[in-house]
Amino acid sequence: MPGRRRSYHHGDLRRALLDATLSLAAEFGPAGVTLRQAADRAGVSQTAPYRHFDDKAAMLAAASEEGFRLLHARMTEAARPFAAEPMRRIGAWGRCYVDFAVAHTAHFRLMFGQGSPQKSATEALQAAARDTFQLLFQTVESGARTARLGAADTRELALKIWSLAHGIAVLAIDGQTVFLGVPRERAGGVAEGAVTALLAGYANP
Amino acid sequence: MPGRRRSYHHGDLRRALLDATLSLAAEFGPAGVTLRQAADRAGVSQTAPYRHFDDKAAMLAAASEEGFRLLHARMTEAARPFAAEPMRRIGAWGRCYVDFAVAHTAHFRLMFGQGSPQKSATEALQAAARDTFQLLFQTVESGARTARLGAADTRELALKIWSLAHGIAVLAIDGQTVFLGVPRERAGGVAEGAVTALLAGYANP
DNA sequence: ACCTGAACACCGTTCAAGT
DNA sequence: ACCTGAACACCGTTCAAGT
Repeated sequence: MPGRRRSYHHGDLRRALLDATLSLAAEFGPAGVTLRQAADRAGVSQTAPYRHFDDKAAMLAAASEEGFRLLHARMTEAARPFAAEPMRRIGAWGRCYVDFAVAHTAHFRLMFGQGSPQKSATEALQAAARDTFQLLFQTVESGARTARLGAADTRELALKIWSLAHGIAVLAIDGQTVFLGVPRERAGGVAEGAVTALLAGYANP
Repeated sequence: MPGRRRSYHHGDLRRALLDATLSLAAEFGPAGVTLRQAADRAGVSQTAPYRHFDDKAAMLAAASEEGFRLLHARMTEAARPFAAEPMRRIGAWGRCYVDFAVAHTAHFRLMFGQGSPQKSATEALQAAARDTFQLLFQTVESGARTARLGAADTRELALKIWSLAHGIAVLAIDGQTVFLGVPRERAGGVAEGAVTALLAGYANP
């Protein structure tokens, strides 16, 4: 009776390893993710992961990539209702970005917390990150055009908006906004307000 | 002839260990800092650091604390010329923050890159971080008062400004602003412009 | 006081071997 | 194809010992 017996093969070890990576990152931070412990949680030996990932860095990169694809999907959803209102669309995107960081902290940390020399960035990871940012860039560009914003350089404006949302996200998940009276759950709303204000600062009166 | 001979004691091992921590962080990122390698670079045995720090986390915390004190000093300097111009003072502070991150990347990474459970945060480290943020808060508060900004909550405005500068700093030192046409050296100027625009967005016309 | 050396449990990675 | 087990060099930390 095939399909019932405990197979010699795992089934979807790759998925199980990614799940273990995420849960370890959520518990101990990205630095606490261990190849051996991930394998242990997936119920295989220490060396089994090497069948699915070149090395530890590649496993972390795969989890990051997944995060970027998830964020990309969220951003697409969040922008849909505001196709005709560029300002609100960008504001909604800011809220979406921070909400994602708060809701998927492990993913978010893996995406951005790898330290400086992102030498081990997979091609696939780089592509996923690029896609995500390009979505923002397009949103800002079309928004700026429609709203006739006075910003000289659209790319620079996109960077500023990204930075604002990213900064709030980072500070929120580190709990550093709390003693300023802003709990995690409200961080997304703060981001929306801040992005809107920033855009207003560039809107010619 | 005391003072000339190679002493049994190191002299200032603590300082040497912090320097080694910084140089290792600059080379390999915060995750690449190793107690054993720091000791080796300081020319002592693997266990000598335990005379000066409780554990590895304490050594990293000491380096972080030093970073916060350095940033605090820079911010104080940067604000001085603009005592009478609150807007420009806050803008100068944003530039100063990002310039610090670019110039002292190792310090900056150690200050903010420790992952989520900052369980090992020393009292001294927490105090240094608090002091630094309070300087920002005071600057924003007095600036907002003088300029009669329309922001309802000054603390929230301070958070937004911090986030904006922090976001640009993080993205700049990760090299993620470059393909947007903003090299590291120009990131400080972009931050100043962005902070100014954000404030303008809150200024009632 | 300050530093050393051996020891322990852990880690990433490799390699020959098993099914 | 996919997984195991032993092995190697590295890590943080402890502890008895040296000056």
